[in-house]
Amino acid sequence: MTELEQYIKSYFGVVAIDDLKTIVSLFKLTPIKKGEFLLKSGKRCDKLSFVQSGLLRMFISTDEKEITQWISTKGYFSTDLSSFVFETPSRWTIQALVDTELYTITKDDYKKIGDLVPKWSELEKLFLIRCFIILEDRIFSHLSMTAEERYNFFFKNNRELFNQVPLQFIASLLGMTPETFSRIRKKQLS
Amino acid sequence: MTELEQYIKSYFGVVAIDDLKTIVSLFKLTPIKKGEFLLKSGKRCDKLSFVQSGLLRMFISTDEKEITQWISTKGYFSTDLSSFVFETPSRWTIQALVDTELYTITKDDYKKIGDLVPKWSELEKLFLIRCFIILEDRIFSHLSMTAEERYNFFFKNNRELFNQVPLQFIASLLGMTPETFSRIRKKQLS
DNA sequence: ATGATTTCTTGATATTTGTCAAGAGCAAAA
DNA sequence: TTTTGCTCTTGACAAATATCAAGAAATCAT
Repeated sequence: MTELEQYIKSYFGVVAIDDLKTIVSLFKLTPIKKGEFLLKSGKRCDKLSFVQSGLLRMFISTDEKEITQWISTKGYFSTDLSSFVFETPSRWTIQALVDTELYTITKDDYKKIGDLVPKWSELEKLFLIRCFIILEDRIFSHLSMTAEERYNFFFKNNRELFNQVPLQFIASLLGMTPETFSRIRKKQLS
Repeated sequence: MTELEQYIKSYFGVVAIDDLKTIVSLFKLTPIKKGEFLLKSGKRCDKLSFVQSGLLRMFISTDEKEITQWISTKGYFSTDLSSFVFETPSRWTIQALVDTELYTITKDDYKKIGDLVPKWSELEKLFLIRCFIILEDRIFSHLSMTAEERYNFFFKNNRELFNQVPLQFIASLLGMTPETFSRIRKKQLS
């Protein structure tokens, strides 16, 4: 059983085998190499990907700086939601940080799921709410915490990422420079 | 036609009159006075409200500080989504900043809409995506902007709030102290 | 209208974080 | 293996923001 199947099962509880097979059959296993781009900003994002294994980084890059907005790990979806849904140019760039395996669905196939699986909208809604809550927490962390507090919280809950993701990207994700990040780390290790 | 009807119409485009009436009939007009609490943290949030007129502030208050997480203006919904959906204790407190009129629906009635209006899940999804994008933007603003830049952007896009909302709440919403907020304002006016 | 309370502004100072620069360490390419 | 390029750390200094305090202004309660 794949991560995708487990993910869907975890939301539906006991899920009809047929429905599960139907949903999963519309996702295609897609390997991408470290450094490869899943999406470039300005392009239409016409697919939704689920990380079976590996890491994806979602970021914006301008002349002066690069901002890491999100890092998708195993078990997370990755897309530019606004572009995917409203068919606008994508704002984000998505790149693999390591060799990565995705389950990817096109927008056309995505639209079919609702017709094939009656409970699909329920899964969709729960998925969006889950994302919403994560984002809400992140905003709250910026409103209420110092950089060091955010580091501590993130380290406590994502320890394994520190060996897998370049530290500068974690720093950016938490809203600080790599220098500040290093200083905080040094403080914590002493 | 109420704000709620206009809101729903703006998502469905041309909407079946019957469907619109059905949805709207499940929302009850609810006035609340300035200072009144719509929701207290720790309680179950069992309703979803739409702001017909007025202002609601969503915040967390602890011994040391109070963090304003969101301010719902006319045309926005207000709820603790996690509590509403998963029936957990609410994290946020929601209070009226001025006399406010809401269209409020209970969770039980909310569940009925999907059975009565076939396209409801589509509206629901678009609503969630709209919120998602707003949240994404807010996170990005914290990762990539200074407090002053956030102030400028917010002022440009929400000018009318500056006469309606206590400035300390806007400061908190943007992630800065009232002192910093005042200093930035002074700078902008000269 | 008056008094009490709260909000907002401002100054002084402290703290946090960013910028710039350079060196050490690590990873990738040849 | 060596060379090149990139990442991370560290120091010095600058800038942004928070904290503390007090006064002015605005709002609320009577």
